[in-house]
Amino acid sequence: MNSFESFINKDEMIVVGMSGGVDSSVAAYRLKKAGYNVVGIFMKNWEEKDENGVCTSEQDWTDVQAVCEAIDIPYYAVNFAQEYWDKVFTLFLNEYKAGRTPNPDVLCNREIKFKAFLEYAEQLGAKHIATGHFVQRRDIAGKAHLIKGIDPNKDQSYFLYMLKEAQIAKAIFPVGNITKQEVRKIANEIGLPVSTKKDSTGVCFIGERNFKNFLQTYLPSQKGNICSVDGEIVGHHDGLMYYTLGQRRGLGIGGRGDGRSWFVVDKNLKNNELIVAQGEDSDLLYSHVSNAVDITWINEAPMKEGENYHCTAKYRYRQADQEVCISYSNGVLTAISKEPQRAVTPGQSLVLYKDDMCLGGAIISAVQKGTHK
RNA sequence: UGGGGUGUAGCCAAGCGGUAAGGCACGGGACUUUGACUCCCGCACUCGUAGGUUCAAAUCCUGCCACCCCAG
Repeated sequence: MNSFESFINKDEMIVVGMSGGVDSSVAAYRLKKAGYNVVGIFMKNWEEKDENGVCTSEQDWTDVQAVCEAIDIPYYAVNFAQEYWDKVFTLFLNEYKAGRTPNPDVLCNREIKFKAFLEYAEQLGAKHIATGHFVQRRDIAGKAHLIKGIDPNKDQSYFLYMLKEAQIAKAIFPVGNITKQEVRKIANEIGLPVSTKKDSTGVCFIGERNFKNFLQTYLPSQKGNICSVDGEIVGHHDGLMYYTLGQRRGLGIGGRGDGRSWFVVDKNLKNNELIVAQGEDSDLLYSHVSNAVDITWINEAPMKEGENYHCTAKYRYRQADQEVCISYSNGVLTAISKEPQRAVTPGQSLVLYKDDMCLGGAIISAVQKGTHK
């Protein structure tokens, strides 16, 4: 494994994308400590305030300034709100309108952090950017590869699978080879003001929201029926796009049938019906075979069109690696998993791995329900 | 109008004289750079209503009300 120091020259300027959190702060500190010419840049990509009228990016910017003062590096702020809206959020909304469940953060990384931001850094004269992602880079025969973070509990390669080799080659990940615990420890030892700051969650740059309320401000609703698999009307929904497959809460169905919980297993856009099944073990919640499109290989594909390839995959962030057999033809990837997968959802990302290396991934487009292969 | 049955939280539902199980839903929290899932906590000073018996009643008795079923 290369340490991040092997990628760069000491006199080279490195621009660090700083969020105001501990990870990117420690990333900047580690580069600075190693003797590099480090510049911190804070991105503001979302203008809207949250439902409480709070703009969390204000506090984050304040934190970035405090951290940069503490580790003694220059800092700036840039605004990619327009790019974020055009390249990420618009697609995000369109996916929801089409009945799918998109993952905006994988797009954000491809379009904003490792494109708009990268280009901006290059204009400043930097040859590399650095982020606080828990991932590693390994160069093999002159090609950069995306490797999982050392900390198995914090690995974020899932969110970066859409990057191409050229983008990864210009990136440095200073905290990918240490654990979250070590990051906190370092932050604490050097007295960073954000050493105990809670990790941020929610859509990147937008933050934690009541997701249904958030979507309702951007997507018109069309109320309809919630139907059981047998076609019985068991409730009412506020708009198909406000629900996702596998979802349990928010359905308001209680006291029916055998008393167990109900889960979303499908959406019928034509009839504007949300299809639900009772019981967490419903066959319709599971599948072995799924298709995915918009295939991305970080480097070259591991097999030719039509051939089978055995590797592992994650159907969602933080899921343990799942054994799969994949193949692709005419731009459509087919993945057959050894174990049944729960609530595989169109619009979400299927990310592929060979051991610790992220190969790439694709957007789930169709799922063959049921536990029989 | 006779005869029978049932009325316990938003829903389903235990309890059958000793001081209100459980599930679902819902709310809050934890987890989490997507959406979800999961986990934890909370959730009827009160049992249709008005009286009565009793040391003690959701549980027994009586009236009333509501709904359901069978007669007509």
